[in-house]
Amino acid sequence: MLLADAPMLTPSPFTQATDFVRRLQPGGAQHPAPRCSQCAISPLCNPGELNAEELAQVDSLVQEVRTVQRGASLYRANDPFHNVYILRSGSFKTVVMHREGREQVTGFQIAGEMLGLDGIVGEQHLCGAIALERSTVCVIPFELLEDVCREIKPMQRHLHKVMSREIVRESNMIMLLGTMRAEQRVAAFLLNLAERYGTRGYSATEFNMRMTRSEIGSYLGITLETASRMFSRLQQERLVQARGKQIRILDSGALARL
Amino acid sequence: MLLADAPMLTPSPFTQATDFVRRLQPGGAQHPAPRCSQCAISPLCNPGELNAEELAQVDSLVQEVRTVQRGASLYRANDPFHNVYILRSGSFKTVVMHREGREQVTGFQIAGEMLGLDGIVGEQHLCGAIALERSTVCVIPFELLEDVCREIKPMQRHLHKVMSREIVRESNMIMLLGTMRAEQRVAAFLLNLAERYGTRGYSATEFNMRMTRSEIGSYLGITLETASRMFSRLQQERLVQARGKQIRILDSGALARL
DNA sequence: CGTGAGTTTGAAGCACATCAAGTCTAGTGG
DNA sequence: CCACTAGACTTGATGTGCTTCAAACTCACG
Repeated sequence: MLLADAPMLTPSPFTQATDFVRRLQPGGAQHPAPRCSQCAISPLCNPGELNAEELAQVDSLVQEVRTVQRGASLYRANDPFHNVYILRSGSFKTVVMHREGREQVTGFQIAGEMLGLDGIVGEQHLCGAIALERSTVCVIPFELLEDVCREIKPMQRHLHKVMSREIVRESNMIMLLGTMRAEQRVAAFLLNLAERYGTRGYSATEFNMRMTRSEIGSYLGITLETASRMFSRLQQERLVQARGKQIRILDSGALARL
Repeated sequence: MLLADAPMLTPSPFTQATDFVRRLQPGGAQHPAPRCSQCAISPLCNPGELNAEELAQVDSLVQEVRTVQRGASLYRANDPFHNVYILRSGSFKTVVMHREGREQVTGFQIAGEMLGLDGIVGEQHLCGAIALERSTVCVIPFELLEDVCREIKPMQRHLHKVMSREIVRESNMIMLLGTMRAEQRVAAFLLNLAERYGTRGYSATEFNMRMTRSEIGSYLGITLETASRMFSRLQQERLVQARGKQIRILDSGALARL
């Protein structure tokens, strides 16, 4: 009931993200590639120091914008690797299959983030990417991206930063799983989401998570029940307001200090 | 006592690795850069499909071969990022500092593996790299490496594979920390070490670990006591012989099936 | 307004952490 | 070369945070 009398002041990032693709046909899987220069999330996926000619080259990278329905796979484990993807709108989870069919969530991705980098080494994907809501992605053939990176130095550096960022993100995750207790994990998870929303121009204090408790638990290495209990406890401690998937962060300082 | 009557048949990989650098001056920090084409671990760090001219370019990348004494840092967290390093001989751990000075091990590296990729995004290192024994590394200025990767396509692809491999390694680690019990973690750790030694031409069944139980525990997200107990348990189950840091794998199939 | 997936909450059990000896080992100096 | 010592390792006893199992509740959606 806490959030009922305290309605969301800012629209959820994901609502906005959905608006973003409204012009795209509902069921259509493919669309003509739009210009990066006209794309709202371009600052997130371009180096940002390119001249007109270079920009045109970058535009040519995006062969296709694909819509992925909620629950559908962008790619599956063991699929051959050809493309990387940049998330234009919506959100994904990446999962690996455990023995006995149980799935482990290895990451959540939101607008501006890149998917598919795990496929480069073995020339096939090692995890699957599943849309948490109707989402759109730019499809970028990796060979083409490499060609452009050999031509345009800032683009090369940019790709390396994206890959390095992924390495850093994962080592933070290793840190979290190796050293934190359940309550700290959930707090860190919320702060991380908040920060990523913040850099995308959404509210960093109020948002609507698209993932279930079970997916959060899997990601954080705890059970869904423990995840749920930690949300309740953080709420009791007045650090967040949580009503299902609606989250409001009340004291990010205290969350970080846990 | 088990290993007393069953002496190591193959020399430990680390012993060999030490022999490898015997020609280098003991205390000397720097040496003239040797040719990659004459380096024993070249197949591990080169694409392997280069002509003579390209090989010369690759040779020019290695500005220096540095010796790092046991316990010394190759780089520390927050150091500015300029170089990546390829481990010629010896072994390292990468660590991040927890709050209150406790350190968390995020990885172990052996010959042929690359260090320092975490520094690209923020232009400074986020973890520290500490030698577990006297080790030698090739120092490669990252800007130079990027230049060469814009010139030589196979080299570019190779770098991307190295980075992707690091991403995959870390997601496997996330999987391990998120889903496995202590005994499985230790088993997976041993199998992983064994496989890496195997691809380097060392015995994949007998080796000498350079890391302490405390470092292993930190890496695997368990205490040193639990790590020790799991080594004992695996020994009781006749899956390994473990006497301190000497390890012999008796039943890798059963270890994988845990 | 019923249905089922998602969520919350409680009770009991267990795997691992913590605390505490005691033993072993490698490196050091006599 | 061997005794000495500090760090590394093993093992036991006890405590606890999380999992597991179970049941009830919520809410979106037909």
